[in-house]
Amino acid sequence: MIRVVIYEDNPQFREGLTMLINGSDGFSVLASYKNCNNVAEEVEKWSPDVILMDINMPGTDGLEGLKKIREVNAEVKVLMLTVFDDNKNVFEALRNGANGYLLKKTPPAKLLEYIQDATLGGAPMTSSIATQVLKMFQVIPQSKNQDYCLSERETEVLQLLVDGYSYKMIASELFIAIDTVRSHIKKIYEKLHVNSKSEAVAKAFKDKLL
Amino acid sequence: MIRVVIYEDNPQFREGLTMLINGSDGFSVLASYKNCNNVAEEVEKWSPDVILMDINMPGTDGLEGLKKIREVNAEVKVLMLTVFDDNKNVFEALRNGANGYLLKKTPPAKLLEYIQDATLGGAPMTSSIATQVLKMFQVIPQSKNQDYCLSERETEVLQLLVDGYSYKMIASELFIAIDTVRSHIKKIYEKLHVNSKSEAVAKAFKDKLL
DNA sequence: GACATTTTAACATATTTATGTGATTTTACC
DNA sequence: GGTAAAATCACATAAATATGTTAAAATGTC
Repeated sequence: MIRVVIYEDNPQFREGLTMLINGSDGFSVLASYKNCNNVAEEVEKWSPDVILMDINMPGTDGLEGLKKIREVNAEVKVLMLTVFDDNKNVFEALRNGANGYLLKKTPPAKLLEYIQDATLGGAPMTSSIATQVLKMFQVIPQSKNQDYCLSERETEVLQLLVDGYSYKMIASELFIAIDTVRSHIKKIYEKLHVNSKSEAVAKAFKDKLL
Repeated sequence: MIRVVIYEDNPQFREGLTMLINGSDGFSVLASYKNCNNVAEEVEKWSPDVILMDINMPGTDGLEGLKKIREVNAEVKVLMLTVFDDNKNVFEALRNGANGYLLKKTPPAKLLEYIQDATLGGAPMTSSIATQVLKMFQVIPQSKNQDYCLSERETEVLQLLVDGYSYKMIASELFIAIDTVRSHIKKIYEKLHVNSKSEAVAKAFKDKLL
């Protein structure tokens, strides 16, 4: 028996969900609430298998609710419900430990399937949500790993610069003379087209050189 | 009619897939290949709606194949097929523009559904794949936006430091005396607990202060 | 062995940065 | 009107950095 708690402000949708789930073999709704104001205690009280969580609710919204749940319970599966596949919220929810992300227009049969998926360790999401997720992947790490052809030693020195070392400290760290450090750094500046330590550090971060 | 091309080295699975798809209303297999060695030409020749792409193949593997496809065609939907939900490959494939990621053990009915999903702009993935994806999200960007309470002016100065400005340049940029710049920077260092320009710049990046 | 690249190092010097101490003015808030 | 925080500026000095020139080993490649 999969035990479910629902958070959803719209009374009709809340009732509809409850009837759907209670009317299905192997599913049971323990409770349903119209906001997340007391979500921590409620989750502790019922310790459900799955929580269906609307994103847009008055008072404490779904994202806040999710965070509160994760503070007290890392196990319960939380499926976010939303009307639109809104990029920003999807990202925030997934980062905060949501187990899945569904559109409200998901057909009832699918919805039950998704809930079961979640209890089995899956991360159900509608394919339009998945599209959002994929787009984020393609945007984030465009590692235009421009190659400046830093030598091994130069990379090492740059790393130490980034870590806040002075020339003197680098020299003693690498067991070389400070003038050698200067040499390396001069070369690094040439290769990176910069002319100060902080610019080199900034470039190292921007271009993900390390 | 959804027109499909298949890349899969295992003859049995390739035949099985072909029969399944050809035997279903609204689907048709244009061609199937056992490797990606000539994927670019083949895709141009057939211009299918969907490509089913095995990950593990001798010769050019699925990831390489995907890259080659995306060099010549951004439109065709590519669904990756894999035996295991192997973290690393999932990430690489999604970054390189795969439209979905399916396990080979996906039931036939689901598979057809997923193919259709893809043509409609969705990004189908099995829930166990989605789990992998979600885990990646939770690891990557834990922006512990620590607040150092930098004033507006201080933030401005820090931004210029990050952009590689010297004290003199900052002074002239902000129309203030260089000694004032020093004052601000001293305060910034206190607040960030650093004592050099490059450390401040590094911290600005690490803590995403700007 | 000849060649290129990398790593090492020294010397000199101008500029920039870090740090200290102190002070005045502006701004916002109770 | 008093107070606190922020922003402004000055003077001084030690330390660190940037830049130039030059060159000897070490390393790897053809």
